[in-house]
Formats: sequence, structure tokens, C-alpha cells
Amino acid sequence: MSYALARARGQILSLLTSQNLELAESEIREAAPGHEADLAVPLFRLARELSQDPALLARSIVSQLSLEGTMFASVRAEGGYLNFRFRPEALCQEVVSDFSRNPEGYGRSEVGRGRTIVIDFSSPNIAKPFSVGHLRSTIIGQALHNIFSWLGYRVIGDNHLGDWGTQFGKLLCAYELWGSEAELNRNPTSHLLELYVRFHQEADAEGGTRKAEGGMSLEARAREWFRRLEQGDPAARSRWEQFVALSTREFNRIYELLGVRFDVTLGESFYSDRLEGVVRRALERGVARREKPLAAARGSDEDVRPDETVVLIPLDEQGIAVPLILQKSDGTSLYATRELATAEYRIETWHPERILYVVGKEQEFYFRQFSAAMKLLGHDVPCIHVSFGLIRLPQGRISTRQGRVILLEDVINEAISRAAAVVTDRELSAEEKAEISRKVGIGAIKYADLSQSRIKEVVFDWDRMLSLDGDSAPYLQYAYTRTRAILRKAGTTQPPAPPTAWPQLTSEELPLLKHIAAFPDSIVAAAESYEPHRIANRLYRLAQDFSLFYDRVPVLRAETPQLRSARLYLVEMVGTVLRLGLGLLGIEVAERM
RNA sequence: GCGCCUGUAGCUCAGCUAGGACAGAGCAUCGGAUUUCUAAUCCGACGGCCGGGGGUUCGAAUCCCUCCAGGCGCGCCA
Repeated sequence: MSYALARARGQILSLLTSQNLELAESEIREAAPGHEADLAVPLFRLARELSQDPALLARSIVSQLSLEGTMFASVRAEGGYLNFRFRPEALCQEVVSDFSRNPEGYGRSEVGRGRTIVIDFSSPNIAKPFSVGHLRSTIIGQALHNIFSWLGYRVIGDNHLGDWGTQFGKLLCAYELWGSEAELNRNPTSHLLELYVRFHQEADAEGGTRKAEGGMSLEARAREWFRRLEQGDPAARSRWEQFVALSTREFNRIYELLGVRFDVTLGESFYSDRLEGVVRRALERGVARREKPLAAARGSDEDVRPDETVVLIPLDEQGIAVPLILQKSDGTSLYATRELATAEYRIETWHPERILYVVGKEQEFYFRQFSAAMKLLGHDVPCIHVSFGLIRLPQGRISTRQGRVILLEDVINEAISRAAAVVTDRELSAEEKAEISRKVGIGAIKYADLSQSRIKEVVFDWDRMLSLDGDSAPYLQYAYTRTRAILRKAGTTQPPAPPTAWPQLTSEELPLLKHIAAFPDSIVAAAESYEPHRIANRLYRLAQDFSLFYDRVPVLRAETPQLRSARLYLVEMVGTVLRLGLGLLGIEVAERM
């Protein structure tokens, strides 16, 4: 299956091949505005290789090209460029033919058929509040899931909950000291947060040297609690289960609001009985070894025994100076141990061609270690860190410990109520308004993130994240409702039929066709770079050009019936592309706003 | 100290993977458009030594070096 733009590029390639000129498809690009051209081929590289003047080469190529049987009306030499212009009716015919074959699947492809990708995303920590910090992983992961599925891949979206580790030792310890059953049931998240924050405050206050009563520092007691948990101590286990259940309920409410779903939700704890095997096999293969811990790394802790060892994977030969530690000196596991077990499980279970980790950029170094360790352990499935810049607050970085945190649910609710303020004066039922506000508010939040590249860090700003005009989700959603309004008023319940012949295209119509033609490419580009904003940017330009079209070109009152039905079909295509494209970004549309 | 990322208009960002045609948007500001397919819209104006310097090239926002600024990371946290 191919799409119009790819076929057009193919035609250019074969035109040039017939003149013995070799060109890569990527050298064919959209013409810059103001050149009366649609596709452009810069000839500078070829000219250098042939030692010719680019402008002369362009002219000589043009003089020998026959556009017979192609989608192009003209080709001109302009400087060192070949500038191709579509025959508008040919472009129309090709785009309409692509679209009408399967409107609801427009932009789909089969490149991923028979291939599997695991995407690890969202992955919040149990017993901590779901903050704006988890937003990016959640919505970028969701978008990538949609995008790869659309390209025919089998995608396993896995929410790798942080439900295991030393932090639970801390929480169990804090709960033993200061917890309250009643408070926990009344307000689980904030009580757990309180305990977590208090633990760190008191541990800091103890300092590195002064020991608490009973001879053990808080940190040491927390480690002891985690050790008990990891060894299956019933009291630790049942308390932990309670924390997990309470947090899960909270998270699910957020996922419901965001419209995010997972194929599997397997927390770190799921792998707890595989950790020993991971460590053992790494030792047996000679990849890992036991070592005395570095004294400096142990800090000033009190209970160091002379015989204690850690298990680690040295990575010097991989060019990484810091080894990956698999087992702490008290015998318990680390994040990396659980990650290795997780990756092995995923490989055994789903046989993916790659595993994507949608995780913040601050973990980049760790992922280099992890990826190198996977290779040493004999796994050739690429583990790709799809990293993104972290969200900071104007006061500094988000810190759960210091209680400096903005709850995602608050952001969502604020977004919805800001959207609701705009719908108030419309003639809609209360339910419709609520539904629209939800779609618009959530859409605004998601779009703010998905319309820019992942890697940049974001300083949280209410107005920016919840913007409702300009380059924003509501702008695109609004353009969609305009397409729906026109079609609703067209007087038929049938979707418009594809036109057999297109009348003269106006200068407002042609750009729409070009964007529609370019939409499938934007999906491929988004997948290749793991950058959903490739799609967002294309949709935004489509919506811009549609808004202008809407303002200037009458559809229902078009001059002739043929023109009217052709434009109706164009409107149908624009609306569908907006809906499908926003859908890939995880953003819903409304019929009215 | 070492490593990675970022620096484009007053603000927020595209463009950098594979160097090419006068660097594009949105917000803000100012001016205009509505008895019309809903103005969450459209049109126009204003606004940029693409962080500084050097290099490669016919050509650099894009590639290389260097400096500056900000962010992040660097063995038993996740």
C-alpha cells in the first residue's frame, strides 16, 4: 500500500533515473513557500559529483524531462533546484482514491505487520501522588502506542508500576512509627505522602552520625523493612498490599480521566521471584561478579560488616566507568535487577523486536548501563530509551519528599473548568457541555506536550499548558467541529460521495489536499523519530489552512452543484484527517463546541 | 572534575536526523473583518547579528572545534 505523495516522489525518482541521475527519496522535499512549486529537488549534491554548475544542470535536466503520465503539470529550473508543480486534478484524484478506499484507515500502513513492540510508559510509583511529573511519559507513551499500532505493529503497552524497592521499606517504617489506619482509609494518598515526607525530614534531622534510640537509624530500619518485604514477611506483605490497592484505585481514576489504557500492568513486584535467578545467571555467565563495596559509597552508615559484598556488572569494556549493581550488600535487589528481570520476561513472553522505555532524560546514564548489561547477558533485542525533558516548577524541580508537587488531577480539573468557562454560552445541554469541556481540557493538556519535541525541559505554567487558542488542541478540535457543522447542514445523512471530476481548484483548496497527502508521511516520521509532534505540526497546518478556506470559500452555497459536492468531500476528508490524527495523539474530538 | 541535553522574535516553540532558495508559527501588542457553513475564527502590522567566537563548504540555524549560560547525571535511590 502506498500513498499519493510517496507515488509522486517515486515518479520524480524514475524521471531522473531515466536520465541516469541517482537520487535518494529523502532529497525530494516540500518546496519552500513563494516558489510556485509543490515538490523541489535541490541538485547541489549531484552537480558536485558531476562537476557541473547546479543551475545549468537543472536547466539541462528540465529540457529533457517529459512529464507525460505523471502527476505533474510542470517542472522548472530555478537556481540549482528542480521545481515540480502538481496537476491539481491529478493530485485530487490520487488523494481521493487513497482516502475513499478506506476513509477510517487513511494513513494506516502494514510496515509493522508481524512485528511486536513493547512500550514501557507511565510507570508511576505506588504510594506517591500522581504528579504532573508523570504526565509526559503517560501521554507520549500513549501516542506512540497509537502510532505504532496504526502502522500495523502489535504493540504491548506496559505500565511498569513502581511498587517495589527501598521506598517501601521507608513507607512501612514510617507507618509503623506514625501511621494511622483511620487516616489511611480516609485519605490514602495524602496520608502516604505525609508519611513519606515526614520520614525524610526526620531522617535528615538525625544526620549521618547521630543514631536514633534503639541503636538503628531510620534509614537502616527502612532497609530492614524492605528486606523483610522481599523475604516474604507476612506483616510487611499485607501492609504493602494495602498500599498498592489504595494507590491503584487513585491511579485508575486519573487514567480514566485521561483516556489512557494499558495492555498489561505488571509492577516491579511481579518480578520479585525472578530476581535471584537474574543475579545467579549473571554470575554464572561471568558477566557479573561479587565485590567488596566501595567504602566511600557506603557513607557513614553504622552497620557495615567486614564480610559483606555487592554483586555488580562491570562495564569498563563498554566504555562505561560505573558498574551496574544487581544486589546490595544486605542482599536485596535494586531497580536495575528488577528491570533486567522485566526485560527478560518481556522478551520471553512477547518476542518483541524492540522495547521502548518512555522515561525521563535524567535516567539516560542508567539506561546506557542497562542497555550495555542486556547485551552482555546475551539479549539482542534493542532497549531504546525514549527520553524526555523533565517538568520543573518555577520554584525548582518537583520533589515529592519536600512536598513540592503539583497533582495531575488538579491540573486536569483546572483544564476542564477553564474549557467549561468557554462553552457556557452555547446552546447545549449540561451533559454535552461537560463532555465537551472534558475533551477540550484534556486535549489542551496533551497537545501542549505532544506538539513540541520531547527532549526540551518544561517549566510548568498553567496558562501555557491550558492554552485554548492559537496553536492548541482546541484550535484543531474547533476546525473539526466546523467540518461537522458544514456536513450536518448539507442536508443528507450519507457521507459525501467522492467526486469523479474536480472543478478548478482555488488557492485555498490546494493546500488542504497537500496536507491530506502529507498526513501518512507524518505518521511514519513520528514513528521513526518517536516524536508525535511530527503529526501535531501537520495537523495544525491543515487546521490553519482549513480555517482560511472556511472563511473564504463557500461550500453549501458553492456556485455549482458539482463544486458543492466536491467541496463537501474535501471537507469530509479534512475532518476525518483531523479526527484520526488527533486520535493518534490520544485527543478526542467533539461534534460541536 | 567528567559526561549528556538545551540556547532561534518580549514570551512559548517549529525548522537541525540526511547542510541548500528571503529563518516559520502561536502568545503578547497595535489595526481591521461578523444580518454569512457557530468569531474557541480570519486578515494585516510590529518584532530575529538563529547564545558568542572560530572552522569546513560554492552555501551553515543545521556539520566540527571552542567559550559562555541554564538543566540533568556520575556503585548499593528509582
